[in-house]
Amino acid sequence: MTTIRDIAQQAGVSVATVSYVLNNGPRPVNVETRQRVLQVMQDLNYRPNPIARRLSLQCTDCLGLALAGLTESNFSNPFYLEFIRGISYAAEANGFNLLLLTNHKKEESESYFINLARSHQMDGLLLLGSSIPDNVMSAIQATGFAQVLIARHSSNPQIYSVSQDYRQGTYEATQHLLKRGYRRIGFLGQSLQFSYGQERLAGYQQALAEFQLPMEERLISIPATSRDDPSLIEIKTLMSLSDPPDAILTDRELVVLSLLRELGYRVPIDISLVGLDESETAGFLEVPITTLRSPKFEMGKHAVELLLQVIAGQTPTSPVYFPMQLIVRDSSPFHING
Amino acid sequence: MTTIRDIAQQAGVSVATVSYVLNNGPRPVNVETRQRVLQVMQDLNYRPNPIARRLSLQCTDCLGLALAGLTESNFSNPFYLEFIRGISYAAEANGFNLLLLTNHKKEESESYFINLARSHQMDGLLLLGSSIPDNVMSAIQATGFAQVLIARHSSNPQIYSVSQDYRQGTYEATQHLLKRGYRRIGFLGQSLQFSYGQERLAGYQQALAEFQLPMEERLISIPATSRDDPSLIEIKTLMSLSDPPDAILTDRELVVLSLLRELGYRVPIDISLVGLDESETAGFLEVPITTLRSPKFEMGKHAVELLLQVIAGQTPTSPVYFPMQLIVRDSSPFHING
DNA sequence: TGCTACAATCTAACCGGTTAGACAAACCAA
DNA sequence: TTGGTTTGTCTAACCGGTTAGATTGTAGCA
Repeated sequence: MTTIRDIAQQAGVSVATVSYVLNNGPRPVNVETRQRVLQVMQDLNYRPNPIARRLSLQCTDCLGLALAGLTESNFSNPFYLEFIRGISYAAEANGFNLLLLTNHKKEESESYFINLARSHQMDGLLLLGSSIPDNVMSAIQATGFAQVLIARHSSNPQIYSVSQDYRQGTYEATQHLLKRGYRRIGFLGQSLQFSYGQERLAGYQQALAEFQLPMEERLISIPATSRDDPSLIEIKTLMSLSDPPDAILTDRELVVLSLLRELGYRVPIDISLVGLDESETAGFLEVPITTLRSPKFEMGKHAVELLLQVIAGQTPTSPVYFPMQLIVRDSSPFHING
Repeated sequence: MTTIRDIAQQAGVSVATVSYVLNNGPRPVNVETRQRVLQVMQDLNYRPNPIARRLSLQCTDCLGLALAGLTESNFSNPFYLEFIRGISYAAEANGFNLLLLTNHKKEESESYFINLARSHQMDGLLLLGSSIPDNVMSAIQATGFAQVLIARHSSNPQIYSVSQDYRQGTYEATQHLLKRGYRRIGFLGQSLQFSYGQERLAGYQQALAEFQLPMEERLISIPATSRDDPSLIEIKTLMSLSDPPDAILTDRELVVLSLLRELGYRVPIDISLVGLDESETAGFLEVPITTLRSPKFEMGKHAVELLLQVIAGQTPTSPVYFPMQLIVRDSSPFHING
């Protein structure tokens, strides 16, 4: 391996000079000397060793991207891919490497992230995926390690986070249905354990309130803990009410669509459907689904920029909300009686 | 930061002894001494610095995961996510970190990977995504750097690769249609530039040959270069033949399905459809699509294990083919006249 | 001419680990 | 008792960069 000392010897200078050439500073180097050193570097096909550099500078040029609660179902969710694309884009643009952190062994998850933060391997941590417990994040925060939570907010307001505006989005989705004449809107939500569950419910409620409608518990189906997919029973219960919903809001549009079909309900003839998180295929379906879209690429980018600010010792504003956009398609036409 | 020297001082031993305790060797340490050292480590909340370790050992414990040709369309393809999951699983299991390498600036792609290989940042490279030119891989190979190509094979047989058996899969998909009575099977393929394009066509041809059927050029639509999505015109051309296909094979099942619908063809009433690469939603559709499935998680795992063998200086067998499985669903019923 | 200021460069320590070689003490066999 | 082996530990060099402080040479100015 060619080292800085080889270069120094070949060029007849000291290692310090070579280093100054490499970094364009912090001391000036004579133009001729610089040329000679550069020439030798090229001749010997020299590549500086980033590991040595990191040890010396005590910085890693690395950001950790943690995908927590990595199960088959939620990792394969293409939901995350656009975030990752934005994150990797911004990391690259800022000269940072991205360390993909996964934790397939669930048992260790408590200490896993705290150990990571202490492991001197990266300058900051991006937390993507919702299942990281708030107390773990608070523990990391307490060590002074830079971290940014993506796609949801923490109950601890000190924790930096970038998320889509679930409340505003769900509000607009609900409003859209109300404006189109729907009055019994079923809500298949996530547990209230995490922020997005609460925010969505709040948006739903806000829109109903504007139309002077009460929240009907029977129309709301929310699991106690984090859910996998809505079940057939859940839908069946909802649809067999004496006055069943005329439209459904759900963040699992594809699953709910297929369950409704299984039960013999046609969308949008028998019931309308609005998604709360656009899946890649929502527009390709036989009945393209009206759904919310969030700027995931931009959010990933922004999260990296936020993290870099935190690493630099600044205190940027947080939490950050990105507005969601309602894409109106065929699954939510004007209500027949509307 | 607590270092090994702090520990040594506190415990009243030398740094060497501390290091031996850390690594359980290579020299024996007295039981009492070990206890004392461990106690001090715990008291001072010591974490060894992996960067220093790497510099000293000249190894990185890092694998690079390169997602090449990173465009919006192909990165968001959930196709890759299961691979990544398998890769990260195996990397974690073997104690390796995963560096996510992306190259958003296309201009640099030529030299980008070669520079990576020389950058001393990782012990090996996993190449996921098809657009890495063969000559770039050969150049990396020439430097002796360990690399494994995933999801396709290279024209250079020396390059290690793990891929699904596109030929066998397409053969079985075609055979399935033939057995069900279809005789005019349209083939919407990829360019022959990369191995999977050729392998799929070979499988298609093999199945036709077994049924004594010729390859009809008019039924085959293959772009000259790597394609985005099949176009409306392509489908229109195919369907307006004097004797149009009664079934279509395609690796872009969702797009083709929606294009067919747009043109007024009902699947499977007017035409049958078989996918060559399962998309996540193939089973959720109104008419669930018969499609090929590949064990992506397993393939990702295997690719890591292969790479680790290469890094260890072994010469494992390659290329590796994983069989594809045909999932028969509703889009390819028995042919009416079959 | 003498003094200061600055540019250019070098020497050597440092980052935090690993480990070969030296050394002392304990143990064992002859 | 002697010589050889084993065990446990220490010293110091090393990995490949960065950089503070010392040193030298030269230009600028009174």
